[in-house]
Formats: sequence, C-alpha cells, structure tokens
Amino acid sequence: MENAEDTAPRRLRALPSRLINLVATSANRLVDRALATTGSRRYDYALLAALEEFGPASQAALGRRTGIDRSDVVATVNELSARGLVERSPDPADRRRNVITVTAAGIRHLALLDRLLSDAQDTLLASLTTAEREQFVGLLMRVADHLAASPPALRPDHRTAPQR
Amino acid sequence: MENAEDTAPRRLRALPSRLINLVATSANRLVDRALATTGSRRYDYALLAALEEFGPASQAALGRRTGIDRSDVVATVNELSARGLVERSPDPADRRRNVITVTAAGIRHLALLDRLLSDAQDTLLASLTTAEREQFVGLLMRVADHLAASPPALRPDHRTAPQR
DNA sequence: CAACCAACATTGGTTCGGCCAACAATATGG
DNA sequence: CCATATTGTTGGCCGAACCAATGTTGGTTG
Repeated sequence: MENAEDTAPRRLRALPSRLINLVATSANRLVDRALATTGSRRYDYALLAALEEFGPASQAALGRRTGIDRSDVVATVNELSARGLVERSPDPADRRRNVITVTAAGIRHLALLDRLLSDAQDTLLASLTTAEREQFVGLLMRVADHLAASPPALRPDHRTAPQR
Repeated sequence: MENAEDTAPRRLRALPSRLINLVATSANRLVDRALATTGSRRYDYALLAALEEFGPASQAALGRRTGIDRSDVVATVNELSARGLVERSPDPADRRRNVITVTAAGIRHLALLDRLLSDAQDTLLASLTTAEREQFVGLLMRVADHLAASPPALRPDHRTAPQR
C-alpha cells in the first residue's frame, strides 16, 4: 500500500470535470508521444485529415473544420509545407485565399499517423471492453455535441463582463 | 444549414482522444470561468480540498495528493496564503517542511468554490440523464485508474529515448 | 561521526494548446 | 462607390504541466 498520501481528496476523485481532465492529459501525452516519433503534432494530423477528406481548401476553411484558430493554421501549414506534405498556392478565383493541397507524401504520412493514433486509442481505452468503448464514445459525443451547439456561454469568444 | 464547412473530418469526429479533449476544453472553460468570479483557479480548489479533507500537510504531500508539481504547489500556496486562505509555517519536527493549514476563511472559500463547481458540472453534463452521468463517470474512473496504475509508459517523467 | 543519499522548498526555466488583437489586401452587397 | 466581411499573417498572452538545478535538512550506514 506504499504511501497513503497518493489518495486524492474525495471531492476531487469523482468530479467529472477533473476526471475528464485526467483522462485528457493522459490521452494527450499518449498521442503526443506517438506523433512525436514522426515529428508531427496534433494540429498536423487534423489538417491532413481534413484535407484528405474534403479536398483542397483555404486556410480559413481548414480552421473552421478542425476548430483550429486561423493564426495557428498558418503556423501548421508552414510546417507541413516545409516538409512537403502539403502545398500552398494562391487561389486565382479569390486572391485573398491560399489553396492548400495534400501531396502524395502527405497522404502517406497521414496513413502512418493513422496507425500510430489507432494504437494510442487502444492503449488509452485498454481498460474498457469493446461494448464499453462504444458506450463511452457515445456519451462523449453526446456531451461534446451538446456543448458545441446550445450554450453560447462557453464558446471561445464569449465575453462575460468587461465588454469594452 | 448555414456553412457546411463546420463539419469535422470523420477521422476526427469519433476519435476518442479528440472527443475527450473537446469535452475537457469545454469543461475547463466552464470551470475556469466559474472559479474566476472568485479570483481562484483549479489548483487553488485542489489544494483547499486536500487540506480540508486530510488536515495540515507539507507542500510535497499536497502535491502528491493532487498530482500538482511541487513547483506549482509553491506558487499556489503563495497565492492562497497572500489571500489569507491558508497559512504556511515551518514544521518544527522536520525543518525541511512547511506545514500548510487552512484558515477559517479558506474553509468558507472552499464551500463557495464547491457550489460554483457543482453548477459547472451540471452545465457540463446537461445533455445526460442521471443514470448516464453515473455511467459516464464510472467509465471515466475506470480509464483514469487504469492509466494511473499500470502503464509506466505514460507517467509524466517517463523518458523514452535519450536517457542521459 | 563522516559520507551519502533521499526528501523538501524554491527558482527559473520550457513547451504546447488555445486564445485574442491588429493589419493589409481583397471581396462583396447595398 | 462605400461600408462591411473575409482572409492570411504577425505578434502577443495565459494557464497547465512539466523539468532541472540549488540549497537545506534528515536519515542511513559503513
């Protein structure tokens, strides 16, 4: 029973927001370490996945689809294009836009990341049966969808008091 | 149906690690905003809760119980004691230690934070029935416990390659 | 008791994700 | 034509979560 000190307070032990954070922290560590073996990060995967599924898109569109801030999309596209995984070219139809396109190497890299990520998910959920994993994912989706949809009170840009 | 661009790629939509992150992000926003109304943050709550439940303790012990890094405990205790919510005094029995004690004001503050947090949990899980919430928390605990216990591969200090 | 090693508090970093504000260039709708 | 939006970009901020190094003190143990 080693040290009794590693028991968290009861208040914390079952607090949903805390449990979610614990799991999220582990999940991120797991995922980050897996992706890091290829020199990629989570944003890279998100953009590559979006590009492969929906085809070439502007940076703004990518941001909308992945929930990544425009400014962060810039940095990620910089990095991806430096590695030859995507290409950035001006949109002739709208000269404000850049059209981002996945390269063949990008597709291959995405496949690799997919494998790594899939393993990470298994490690993460190792303690659940297949049925439980489905349950878990289902509940997560319910919560996530609801949060994304209804309450404007917790959207990123929501200002509560000093409106300025 | 406004803009079709806000649909995330299928790969991402059901990826457990991503769902968990989405929910965690919302949860944190919710909790942070609630606590911010009192000028407190998550670490404050964790330390106060640990102190109230287990009584006076050294900073190292607090860190172990809450999972907060020693260096971050220092900063949090600084802030809490500046607000008069805890007291830091040298341990006469072991002069390496500081004994941290909650003050009466600290207990009162904790009660306030408890209320705020409880509301935040309700908002977070608003889309689930009571039974589902229990299921959800149960699954989260299973996953969290398992991650905390078995795999040394994802503990904070785990070095993978350059052992040095 | 002298040497060592372990534990503690503290300082001072680092990294990453997730934001926001401001800007210039371009589109677009009235 | 003018006002307003959208886009890419730069530059910043903050909190969480770490890690390393330092000085002190405690506890062994040879």
